[in-house]
Amino acid sequence: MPELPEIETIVLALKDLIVGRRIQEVTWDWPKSFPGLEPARQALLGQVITGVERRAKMIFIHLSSGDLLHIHLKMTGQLVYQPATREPLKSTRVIFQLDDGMALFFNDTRKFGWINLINKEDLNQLTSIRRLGPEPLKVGFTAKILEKQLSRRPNTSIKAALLDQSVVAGLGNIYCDEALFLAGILPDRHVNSLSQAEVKSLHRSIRRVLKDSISLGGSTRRDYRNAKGEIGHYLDHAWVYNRQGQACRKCGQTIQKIRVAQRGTHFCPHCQV
DNA sequence: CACTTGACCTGTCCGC
DNA sequence: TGCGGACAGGTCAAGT
Repeated sequence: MPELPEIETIVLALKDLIVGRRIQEVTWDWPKSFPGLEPARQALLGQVITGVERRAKMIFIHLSSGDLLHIHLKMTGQLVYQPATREPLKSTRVIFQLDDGMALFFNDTRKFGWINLINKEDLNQLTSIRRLGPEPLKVGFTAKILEKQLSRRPNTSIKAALLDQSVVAGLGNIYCDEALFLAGILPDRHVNSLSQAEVKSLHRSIRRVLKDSISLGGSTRRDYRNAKGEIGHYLDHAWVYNRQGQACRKCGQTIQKIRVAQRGTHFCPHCQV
């Protein structure tokens, strides 16, 4: 599901909803969703949640012990704060009971997502985190930085490069297509064919689509829900994603769908060159 | 090293 | 209705 705007939406809400709450119980039905939960359970019970953060597409829930829950929702994961009495879904993998009568439900139909309990000190050692590229919405993320990051993948398609989390952190299939449309760049162009002006335009477009999506609560194609279980509305306004066969919102030409970097890829053959 | 291809899973949709 | 195949917000390990 979730790319940067969806994770950001979840995290912003969870900060209000669960910080200060104490974890009273943890139950689960699919061990791979929380490897090592059996031993971790004792370390979790009684812990107070002290903060919630996002990095790339990952969620960190800080605990009073100094440990933290490291969460990746992958394609279909949800993290929903609901009354503890709510019936679990068929896809519910882990439930954290909190001290306010509510619970955090980790739902994940496809079981790709995961939760790990890790010590704060060990976090930055993880290669999956150390290799992450810059956060595109931070002030330090300039067109120059994007150009430098892209130069590490000169000979691949711009789409494959943008999907690479070590180039830019947080973009996924939806927002790559959207940003490339706004920048007027065809997704299968090779990185080393881009002009400096195109990279600059791409930089602006990436920031714009991410901000626009956050303001609309992210994208729900099927599974995505925010922390209150609600859908996001960006796809009602999307430029190209999932709009194959429909008219381009800028020029009226028919949006096309092809495969680039093994992913469904949407573009306008007139607006993008 | 740079890049591409399977694997991890379940559910839905489309064509026959 | 049923069945096979393609496809779906992601990321690794293993290939070439």
